[in-house]
Amino acid sequence: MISSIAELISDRIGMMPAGERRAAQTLIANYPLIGLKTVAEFSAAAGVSSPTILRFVARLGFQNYPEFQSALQDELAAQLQSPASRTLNPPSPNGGAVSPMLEATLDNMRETFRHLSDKQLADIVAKLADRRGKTFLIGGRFTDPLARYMAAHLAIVQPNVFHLAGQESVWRDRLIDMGKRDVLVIFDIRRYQDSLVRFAETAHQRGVQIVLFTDQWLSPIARFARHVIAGRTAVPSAWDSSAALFVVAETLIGAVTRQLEADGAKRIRELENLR
Amino acid sequence: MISSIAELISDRIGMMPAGERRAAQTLIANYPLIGLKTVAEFSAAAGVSSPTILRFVARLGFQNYPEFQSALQDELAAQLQSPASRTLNPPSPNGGAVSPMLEATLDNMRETFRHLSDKQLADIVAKLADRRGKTFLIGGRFTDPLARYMAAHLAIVQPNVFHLAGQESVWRDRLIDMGKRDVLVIFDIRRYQDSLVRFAETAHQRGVQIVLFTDQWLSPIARFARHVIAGRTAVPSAWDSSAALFVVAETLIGAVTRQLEADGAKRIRELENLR
DNA sequence: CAAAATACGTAACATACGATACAGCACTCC
DNA sequence: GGAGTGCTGTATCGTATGTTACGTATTTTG
Repeated sequence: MISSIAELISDRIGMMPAGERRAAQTLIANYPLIGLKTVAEFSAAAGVSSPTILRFVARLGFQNYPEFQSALQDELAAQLQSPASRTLNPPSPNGGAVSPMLEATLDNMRETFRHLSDKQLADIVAKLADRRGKTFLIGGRFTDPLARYMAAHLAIVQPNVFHLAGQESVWRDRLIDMGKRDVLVIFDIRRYQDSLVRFAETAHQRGVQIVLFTDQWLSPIARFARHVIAGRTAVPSAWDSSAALFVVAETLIGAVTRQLEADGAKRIRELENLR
Repeated sequence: MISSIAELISDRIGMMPAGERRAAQTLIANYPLIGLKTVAEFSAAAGVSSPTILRFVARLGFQNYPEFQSALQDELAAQLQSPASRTLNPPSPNGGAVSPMLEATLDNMRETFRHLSDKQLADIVAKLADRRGKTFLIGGRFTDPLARYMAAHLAIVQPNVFHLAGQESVWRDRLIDMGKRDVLVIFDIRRYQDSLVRFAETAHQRGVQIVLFTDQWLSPIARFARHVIAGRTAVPSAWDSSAALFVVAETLIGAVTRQLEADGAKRIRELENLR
């Protein structure tokens, strides 16, 4: 049963030629507003010609463009009249396999943040934004990309941010640069990696403050960590989900950036000039 | 402060003559859809003549009717993009600074998945799980970690998965290994990177099927992409959020794994033995 | 109550919009 | 490798749409 035009499109997008598919994609991406504009604007946004747009709507089964627009408007009207249906019960075109995964992920995030106090986050932000020391980031097998992601952003708003990559022996040697004023951000979810635990322990002994991103069962590194962020990771999949930790990381990135706004802005401007 | 057109109307409806007032009332009653239709339809619905409608929009301060319609559309676009503002205050326990960020992120995910059909995901999964070809992954400055994350997982359940890292010249040379049966997964959100666009174009010319993760404004790479995933990225922060794309990536990882379960399980067992 | 001013609709106009015909091009299949 | 098919963009056309001018009706004011 096809009720919305969006469904209709995704149903037939497979059988469309390249140009019309691009039209379909831009419409889905800016649904449905692009479709309410003129053919010329639509075609420009999609990067195709006007006739391609018209052929596209014809393929969807509409006699002409105005008829297509009317259908979009009717759909919008229905949506606007029952705002509840959009938030609760997403009339998800996806009754299928993705929905439980998404729902679980959203729950994980809410739960993760529920156990996270503002104070805790503020403390971590203050520490990360304190530029008297260096910041090191490292992750495990699957979580190292999160460390990279965070490092890529932090390195822009402040100096002395280092992502520890490559072979174990390489980053182990970097311990020599770490001291009391420095921060080490570690991502470690199960199955926890011995190498990371040993690394954390040594860093801890050197007085480095450790911020740990882990799952709800807590990596053994939590023993040595000054701050522990425990994210929910359970989803209906063969793998654990790092999405909640990812969002926490983004939140911290945003907060640190805001904290350093004054100096950060200047720094960002300098960086722009360097290009 | 008057922000919406509806407010503007109720502000000035008092000083309007009878006919224009009827126009105003019908617009408010069917807000804003009547305003998106033609002058003739609007006038018929209000029971007045076309010129009255035009005088009405002129009194609101618009130069002409299309300008008025554009304003309505912009307003609608803003509403549709942040459904949060329409749900009444979620009872967030954390009243603090993190909450808006989290709420925006959750909305982004819901919106992103709302525009994603099962069929589209299934097509991508089928392509990624098709082991007759190779899978390459690459990302932009901030999104490359997502490519890494996805590669790390996919590489476990199937052979011939490669993350393209390092200098541009290095991965550009890998093009020689790519052909019609291969898939290239690209992450590119604004500001879009020229090097990636060029890379995608060349790959496309070689017949490589491209799966693009981008933001709602669509990277120029969408031109060449077989599948486009447009994630919402807007959050109250100095940075864009890649969290929605991250969740889509995890969803795909899970689905591909399930698809390959039979062979994958055997493969995972072998990997375990190798340690 | 009369005269002026304002509001409204009818009808003619110009523009911009959607529609169509056609030619060039790429790809496929024999 | 060549004929054929199908897709796409350019250019042109007809028309629906917004706009304006003007005459009539209605209200307002002295």
